[in-house]
Amino acid sequence: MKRKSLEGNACPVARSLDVIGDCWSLLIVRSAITGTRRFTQFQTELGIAKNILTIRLKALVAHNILVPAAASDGSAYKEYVLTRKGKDLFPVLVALRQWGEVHLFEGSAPGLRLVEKKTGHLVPLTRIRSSEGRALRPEDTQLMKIK
Amino acid sequence: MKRKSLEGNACPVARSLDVIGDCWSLLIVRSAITGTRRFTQFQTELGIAKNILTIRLKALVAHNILVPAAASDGSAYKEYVLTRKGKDLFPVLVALRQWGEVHLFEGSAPGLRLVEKKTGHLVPLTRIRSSEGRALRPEDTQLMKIK
DNA sequence: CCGTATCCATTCCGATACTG
DNA sequence: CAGTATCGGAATGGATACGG
Repeated sequence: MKRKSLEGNACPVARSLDVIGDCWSLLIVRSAITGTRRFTQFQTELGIAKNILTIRLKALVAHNILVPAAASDGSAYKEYVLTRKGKDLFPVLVALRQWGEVHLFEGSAPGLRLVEKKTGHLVPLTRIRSSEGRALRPEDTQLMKIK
Repeated sequence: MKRKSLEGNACPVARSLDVIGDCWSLLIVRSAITGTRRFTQFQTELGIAKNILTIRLKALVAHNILVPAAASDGSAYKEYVLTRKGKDLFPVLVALRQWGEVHLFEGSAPGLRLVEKKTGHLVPLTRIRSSEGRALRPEDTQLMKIK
């Protein structure tokens, strides 16, 4: 039977996962955020098969996360650049990165760290914080019905 | 051919996606964060098939994101409670929720909003901010090699 | 260099029926 | 209530060959 679409789901989390909930989409966005723009660049960086990459890129373009553009160096090929919607996925990637660094590296440290350009902080990672500056935790929030 | 495992990948984002990069895992964690603990509760809330739920719960337990515990009400059944590792996925869910609310609801507003318990802020959503209090954006950061 | 087209294996997911 | 067992369909992903 057909896989259930979460597109019309009331939960924003479900809808998001419906769009970028597969293995490759977020990794492609991550590469794009760090400057990758060309097909082969994505392909070699991620080690993804070309046909899969084609499909994923098309889906991301269809969802308006990437936009095809003329090559900046004058060559005849396309480039893929992030839209605002695509850039807005950045916090998701930061959150995933943090979680992975804290919980998925037993002993072996990751080779890259994300630092704030402005401050250049040497802290392991820019931390996601609530408006008070404390780390955001489940206990800080509650789910309220609005009307 | 076998799906490529990202388990040993150097990128924390890739490793995270390898663990919780499927459709259901994060939705189960989201339910768990809002208080769901029982098998059938998960099943009816999410509309997931029981066999799939079984598989996903087992995987989450294997990854130490959930832990089986004796039922709190004295009944003979198990409950699934979040570990610290599981709770730490909260920022990921908040980020996904925010992105979904901003970009995936054309006209139709979501029925729930997340507010800070302490302040009870009526703002649309607790926003993810960098340490300066501004919304975190790609331009605020850079990737640095450490050694 | 940038894809597209096939082919194939694996995995995922849903429905249903069944057990204690 | 909490699963397990089985089935089939669909989607995913990889390898490779091919064309602009």
